[in-house]
Amino acid sequence: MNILTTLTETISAKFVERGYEASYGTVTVSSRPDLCHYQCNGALPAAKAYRKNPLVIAGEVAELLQGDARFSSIETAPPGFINLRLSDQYLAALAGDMAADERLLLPLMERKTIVVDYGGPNVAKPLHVGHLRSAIIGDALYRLARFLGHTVIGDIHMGDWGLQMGLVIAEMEGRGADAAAVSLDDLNEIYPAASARSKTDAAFAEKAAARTAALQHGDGDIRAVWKQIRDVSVSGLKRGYGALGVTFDRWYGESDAEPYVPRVKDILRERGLLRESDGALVVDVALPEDKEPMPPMLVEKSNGADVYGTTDLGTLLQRKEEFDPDEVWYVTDNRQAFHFRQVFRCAKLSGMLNSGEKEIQCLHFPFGTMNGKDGKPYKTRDGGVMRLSDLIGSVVENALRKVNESDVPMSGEERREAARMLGMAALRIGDMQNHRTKDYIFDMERFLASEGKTGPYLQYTAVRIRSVLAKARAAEIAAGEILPPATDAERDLLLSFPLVSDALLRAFADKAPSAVCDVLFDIAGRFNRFYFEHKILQCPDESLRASRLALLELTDRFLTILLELLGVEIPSHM
RNA sequence: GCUCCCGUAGCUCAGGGGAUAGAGCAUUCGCCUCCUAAGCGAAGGGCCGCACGUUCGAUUCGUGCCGGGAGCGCCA
Repeated sequence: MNILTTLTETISAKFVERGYEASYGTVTVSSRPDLCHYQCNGALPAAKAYRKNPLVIAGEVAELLQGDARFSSIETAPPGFINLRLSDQYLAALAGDMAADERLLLPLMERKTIVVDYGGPNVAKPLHVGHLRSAIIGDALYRLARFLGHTVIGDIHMGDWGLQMGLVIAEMEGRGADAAAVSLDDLNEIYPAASARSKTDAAFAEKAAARTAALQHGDGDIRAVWKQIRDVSVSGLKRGYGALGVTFDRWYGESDAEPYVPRVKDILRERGLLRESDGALVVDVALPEDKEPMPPMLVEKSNGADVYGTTDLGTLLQRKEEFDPDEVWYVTDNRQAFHFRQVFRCAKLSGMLNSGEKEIQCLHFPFGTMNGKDGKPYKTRDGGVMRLSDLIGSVVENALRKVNESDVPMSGEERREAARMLGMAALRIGDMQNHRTKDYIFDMERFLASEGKTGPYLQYTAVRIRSVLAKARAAEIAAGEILPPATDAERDLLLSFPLVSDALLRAFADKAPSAVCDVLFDIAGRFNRFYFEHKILQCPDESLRASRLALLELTDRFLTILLELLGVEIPSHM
C-alpha cells in the first residue's frame, strides 16, 4: 500500500480527464503540514506546456476530486498548488487494513536473484573497525532486499588468496612456526609484523610475493600451511560477525574462485583481450568517452601471481554458474570504486555477464569512512587500527553502565542482554542514520544517548509500547477497531504509517538504509508524543481504549519490522 | 596535475526546480500523586561556500572559482 502511488494515480486520472498529460499528477508529501497532508504541484509545469493559468488548471482538477470520501479537504492555493487532506475516517480505515495484513500492506517487488558481497575480511587478520560498515550496511541491504521479495544470497567473500597470505606464510617460515599449532592470537600478531617487515625488508617482500605465487599455482606444502591458517581464521571471523549479528549464506573466499581463474584467463585470451605489458598480463578497459585516465586492468603480475581483480572475475564466473543472479552487489569502501569500474568493464568485455537473454548487473554501492572526532579515520589512542572486538566491547560496556542506571527491575542477566542489544543498536543506528556514501564521526556518547536519533531512543519507544501491551494482556483488556483520530497527536501518528511503504522503496532504490532510519524516527517521535498526551489503559471510554491499544499494536509492528530490517533487536526492559 | 564525491543552524546531518529550507544535539524555559521521564513540549539560532548562467521561479540544474575528502597498473 503506497499512498503516494495511490494518490498519484487518482490525480493523474483527473489531469487526463481534463485533457492534460498524466505525468502532471505526481503527489508528494506536503511541505506545508499546516495546510495539507499531501500536495500536487503538477499544475505549475502544466501551465507552461498548455499556456494556461496554473491556478485555473489546479481548480479544474480539484473540482473533479470533490466528493472523494478519502479527502477531508481539497483546496487550491496560488500560484497553482493542489492541497489534499486525508479524512479521519479514511486514515482509520487505512490503519485497519494495514493491521489486518500480515506484512502491513508493505510492498513486494518483482522477484530477482541478487548476490550481495558485503564482508571482505582478510583471513589471518583480525576484524577491525574498517569492516564494520560493510557488515552492517550490507546486512541491512540484504534484509531489505529479502523483505521486498527478492531471492538474496549473502557472500562474505573473504580475502584468502592474495599477498596477505604470502606475507603470513613467509613470516611463519622465518620464525620456524608450526602451522598445525598456530592460534588465532598468533595470527593476529603475525600479520601486522609481516606487513611492517615487507615495507622495510625488500628480500622479505620478494619472498612473500613468491609464496603468494606458489600458493596460487598449487604448491602442495604451501597449500597445507595455508589451509591451517584459513581454518583458524574462519573460526575467529565467525565469532566476530556473530557478535555483530551479521550472517552470511556463503562463507566463500577468493580461493573458492580459484578454479575459475584459468577459465577466466581463457575467456579473456579467446576474446583477444589479454595483452602483455611490462611482463604482466593486462586488459585494456579504457573507453573513448572516458574523462579520467583509465589504466588497463592488471590480470597477472609479472611474477605470475594473480591480483584481486583476477579473483574478482573468477568469483563473478562462479556466482554466475552457481546462482545465475540478476544482480551482484558489492558493498565496499568508496576507495574501491575505481577498481570495480575496471572489473565490471572487463567482465562486460569478456561476455561473461551474458546469461541467456539477460545480462548480469554488477553494481558497486560504496560507503564513506568512519572517522574519529578529529575527522580522520578512526584510530586507537596510540594511532593504531582498532579491532572490531575492542570497539564492540567498549560500546557494550558503556551501554551496561547506562542500563545499570535504570530503576526498572531487571536481573543481572537481563541487564547484560539489554546492554548488548543497546550497544549494537547504538553502533548500527549511529552508522546507518547517515547516508551510506558519507563519512561520519564515531561518537559513542552520542550514539548511546537515549535522546536524539539513536538506537536506544528507538528501542525505548518499542519497549514502552510493549510494556503497556503486556499490562493490557495481564488485565485482559483487548484491542479493538481503530477509530478515526480525535486529536492531532493521534492523527499525526496515523499519518506516519502510509509513509513507510514509500520509504522502503526509496531505501531500496538508493541502497540507503538511512531512509529506513528516517521513517523510524518519524514514527517513534510521533508515537512518543501521542503516548505523552494520551492515556491508554486508564482511558475511561472502552471503545476508545480498545482503539488506542490497537494503535499501539500497529505501531509496535511497524517498529519491529523496520528495526529488524536494520538488524536492531529490542530488549525486554531498559 | 587529472577524475569523482562533498560544502545547508554553534555541532552532526536530512531534503531537493515551486508555498514560511527541516530533524537531532547543544543552549534557555516548561511538563511525572498517573500506562517505563532513557520520555514530551516551547523558544532562540540560516546570504543552503562564492560568482555567473538557464528558468515565470534556483538552496536544488549548468559553468567557473574557493575550501574539504578520496582515487589515479604490479596491495586488497
